[in-house]
Amino acid sequence: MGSPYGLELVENCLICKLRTENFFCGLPQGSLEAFEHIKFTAAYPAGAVLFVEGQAPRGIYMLCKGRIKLSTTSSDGKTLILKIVQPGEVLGLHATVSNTPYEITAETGQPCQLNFIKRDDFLRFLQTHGDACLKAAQHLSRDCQSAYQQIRSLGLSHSAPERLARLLLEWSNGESADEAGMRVKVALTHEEIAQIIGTSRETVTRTLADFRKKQIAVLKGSTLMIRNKPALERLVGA
Amino acid sequence: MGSPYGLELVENCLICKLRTENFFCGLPQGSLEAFEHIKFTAAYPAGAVLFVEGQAPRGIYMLCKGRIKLSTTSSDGKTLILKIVQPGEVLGLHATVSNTPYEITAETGQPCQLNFIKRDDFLRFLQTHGDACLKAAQHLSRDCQSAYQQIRSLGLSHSAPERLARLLLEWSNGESADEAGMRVKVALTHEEIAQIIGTSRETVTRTLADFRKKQIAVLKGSTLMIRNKPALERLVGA
DNA sequence: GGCAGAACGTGATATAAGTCACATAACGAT
DNA sequence: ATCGTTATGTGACTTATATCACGTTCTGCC
Repeated sequence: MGSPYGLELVENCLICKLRTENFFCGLPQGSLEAFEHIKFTAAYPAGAVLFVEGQAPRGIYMLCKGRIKLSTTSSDGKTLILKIVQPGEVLGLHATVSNTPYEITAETGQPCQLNFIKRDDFLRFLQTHGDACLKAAQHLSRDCQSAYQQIRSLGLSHSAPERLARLLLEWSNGESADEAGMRVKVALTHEEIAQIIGTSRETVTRTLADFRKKQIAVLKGSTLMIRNKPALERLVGA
Repeated sequence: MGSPYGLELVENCLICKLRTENFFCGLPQGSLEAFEHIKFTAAYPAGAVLFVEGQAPRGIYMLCKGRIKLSTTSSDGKTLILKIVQPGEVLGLHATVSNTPYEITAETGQPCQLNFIKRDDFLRFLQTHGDACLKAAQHLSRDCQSAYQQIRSLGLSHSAPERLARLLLEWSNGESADEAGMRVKVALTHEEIAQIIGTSRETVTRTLADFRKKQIAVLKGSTLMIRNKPALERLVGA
């Protein structure tokens, strides 16, 4: 077997090194074996579209490696990014569980390894494995939470700088700081940031320039340096 | 036993007439009996607060009768309404399942009958009753969906009239029309509508006045008359 | 190394809608 | 009926930010 798109595929979940407790596939032995039997492993290149909003759900995808962008688009072409999916997370869970069309679009941002499970197989799996079902519920509740967070950001904030500050803080969450500030890797363009906080690309550029001038935060290439976290916190009104 | 707050309490889920298939408690006999054993039934007056954002989850509430307003408030006092909960729905499910603080506030809008289940009891119940766990997952996925819908409304629409039109259409969804248009009952003030679509009270008043003038829709008291649905659909860009 | 295509930076302008400030209307209790 | 309270209606003003338009810089690719 080759290594498609520069990825070394891990075919067997039972011996997979990528897994951690937080992964959806972080299941006890018995359930994991059942999972292993119904899943299909595949690799995708950057820019691949896994599913599009409006499609009937075929099943769920579990992200082993890579990043995936979840978005939704209005009839006039404006796009809003809902979330950047990290390894260990599941895509298409709500659509599959409730058998309603995917309401979001999933697109790989870089080469990814994924496990796919067909809807029928997955539902049977949940029915027969209580621990997996509970895990699915936890997963869904995390999705809800991040959705609520975004609703708060979009609905309750008064300005674009406030929303941007909130996003930067969210990113910096859990990162360590040195004397110069905290460093976070972000591989997003201003355009994409704008689509996350629901504003225009120009506003993001201008606001970032403002943050830089005020020594609050600097986004250079794909590294974000947060120099003055308290200032950001004041901006979000915390 | 009396009838607190003008409600006739139904104590026994097994013979409850309020239940339907879609209710969370619409469970097969075996699971329903287990549910019956761990639940506490209670009545609340209008305006009661069941839980507040930030509190540690005590457990879940199932709404039997009445309406409950879910909202979140920013540090400067601005409020956003996430949803009006209908009978049969469960509150506090994400917080309970993932053991994170409630991120929203729940307040009764009228006298309500609720079932409460303690967190421990509920988790045990889910673990031992696969069908209930799946139902919980479906419930959570519905919550996600409505959250995504609200994100779309807040993030992708260009104007307040557009968001209001979207909300009116959502309300009118599934109602029947006569020659004068469709009639929908809504028990919300302009202020509350503003808090749903994330705008100011004045803007709602002005926009509704505009809709009235253009013969698109009229909100009089608690009855909404939709006179020109296609016009609303044009406004949301459908 | 040079070129195309993205991504970023920045000014000028228009406008939707927030905010303040009141007037009027509806409603509920005594 | 009368009052207090809450809801609705409307004008005037201000401002954040979307939008357009363009120049500049970066980045991958032949």
